[in-house]
Amino acid sequence: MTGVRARVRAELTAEIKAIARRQMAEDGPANLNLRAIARELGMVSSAIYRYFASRDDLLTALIVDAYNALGEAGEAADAAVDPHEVRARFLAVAHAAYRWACEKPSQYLLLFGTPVPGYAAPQDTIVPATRFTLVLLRILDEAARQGAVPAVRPTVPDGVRDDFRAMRELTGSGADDELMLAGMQSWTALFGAIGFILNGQFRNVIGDVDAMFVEFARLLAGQVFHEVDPA
Amino acid sequence: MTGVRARVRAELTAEIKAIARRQMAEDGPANLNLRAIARELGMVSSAIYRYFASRDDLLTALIVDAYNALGEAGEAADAAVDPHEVRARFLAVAHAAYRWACEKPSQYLLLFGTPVPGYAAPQDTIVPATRFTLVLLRILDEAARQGAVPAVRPTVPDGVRDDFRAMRELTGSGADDELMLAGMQSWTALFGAIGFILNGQFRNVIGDVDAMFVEFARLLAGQVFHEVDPA
DNA sequence: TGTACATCAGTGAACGCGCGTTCACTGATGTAC
DNA sequence: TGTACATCAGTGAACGCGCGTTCACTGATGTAC
Repeated sequence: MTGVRARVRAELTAEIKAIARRQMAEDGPANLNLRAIARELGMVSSAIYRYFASRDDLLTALIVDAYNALGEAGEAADAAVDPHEVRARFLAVAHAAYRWACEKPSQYLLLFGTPVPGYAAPQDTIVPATRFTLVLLRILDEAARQGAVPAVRPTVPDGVRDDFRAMRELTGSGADDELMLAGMQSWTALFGAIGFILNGQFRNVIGDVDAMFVEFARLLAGQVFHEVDPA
Repeated sequence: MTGVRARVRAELTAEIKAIARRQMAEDGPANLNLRAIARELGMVSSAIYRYFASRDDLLTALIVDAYNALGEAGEAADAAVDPHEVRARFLAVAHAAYRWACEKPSQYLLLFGTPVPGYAAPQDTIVPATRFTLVLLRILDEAARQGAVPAVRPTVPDGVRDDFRAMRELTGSGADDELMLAGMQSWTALFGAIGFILNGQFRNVIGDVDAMFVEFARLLAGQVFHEVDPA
């Protein structure tokens, strides 16, 4: 039975992360607190170091988990829609992000909020970080195949053209520069809106922020995929 | 000379805020630190309490100042453009916000980043907070007068219609619901983009973020003020 | 113009609190022969 | 199958640090007569 200790270890590791998530939900991501976690586990604070080498290590694990959860939510939402319906796919993915963010605001802010002071994200976070974005890129790809044109045609600056070329090579995307820029803009607007809603920026201004987000997403979909001819 | 003590007091109050801003620029807005400020002033930490009743009071003063500075930057940029040229006005204001944010990232994040944990903004911040937004609303107003129509026509949810009506009454704006919603979306997208750029969300993805922002702003202007007939 | 009093800025010590991390240790669980 | 040894989880005490805030105080600056 080589697995007993290993299984207990895995369970405790998961429990530490779960408690950390719960505490972040109460005090904000910046207030991740090893001693408080240990207290809640009924352990002495130094015991945490058997599971994570440092506070930053735990933070990294939480960030990676969050990126993966968001990415998975996006992938699942995308997979549930007819692959040719690019607008529907965009909306499904946008709402999946919004729903996930509303359910787990602290985890969303851990990824897209003000960076935790003193924390520098290591390499391990890069791949999971792109997971959600890749879903959007695949939708852009299909849209390009259908000859989609943004409602307002952007002029893509030269420097950005190079960046887009690199992204295309990395991801195998076939979207042209204009669609890429419009898509990137929509991505930013989407996450900007989610962040503002979570941070209460619309408090005392807009009552039904959910309804507003729905309309924001529709606007964005219309702007990116203005002319589309599904096969 | 009743004013000597008062003037010294005003100067020291300003100096405290200046040091606080400088330290926030280094350690992030959440790490505002009364003792460090006192140390830098060569005072004992309790002396700060002659000028601000608490850490939260100092934070509030900084937030109010920042909102006013951003608002002023927006107003100045708007005033420098022909009032009938709504697109040019929008672009001028957008770039003013971007420039201000790049020059004072910590102050921008103080306003639009993740809220400082444990801090609740008091009433005093409400009026300054709307100052920049009012500039955008006045542009929308002029655009409405010129019969502007968004590139993608939004459907405005009922609940949001009520909120817009209240905003119109408060601000005397004459923009219709569709324009309001498109404007609000552009506002969110603008600030979302700025926040993401400041937080380094595009690091290793886009090299020339300045150029990208310029194009984002143009896209947004085109989306909100699609059909405009200047008088 | 001079004096008595009130106001106020700044001091220094203390309170109570909590954090991340290290280290030598004990005792239980696993492994190899 | 049993025993000797190695691995590992968790302990408890300590280090070094820093924070916001309170309070009784001193001494200088302003005010009123």
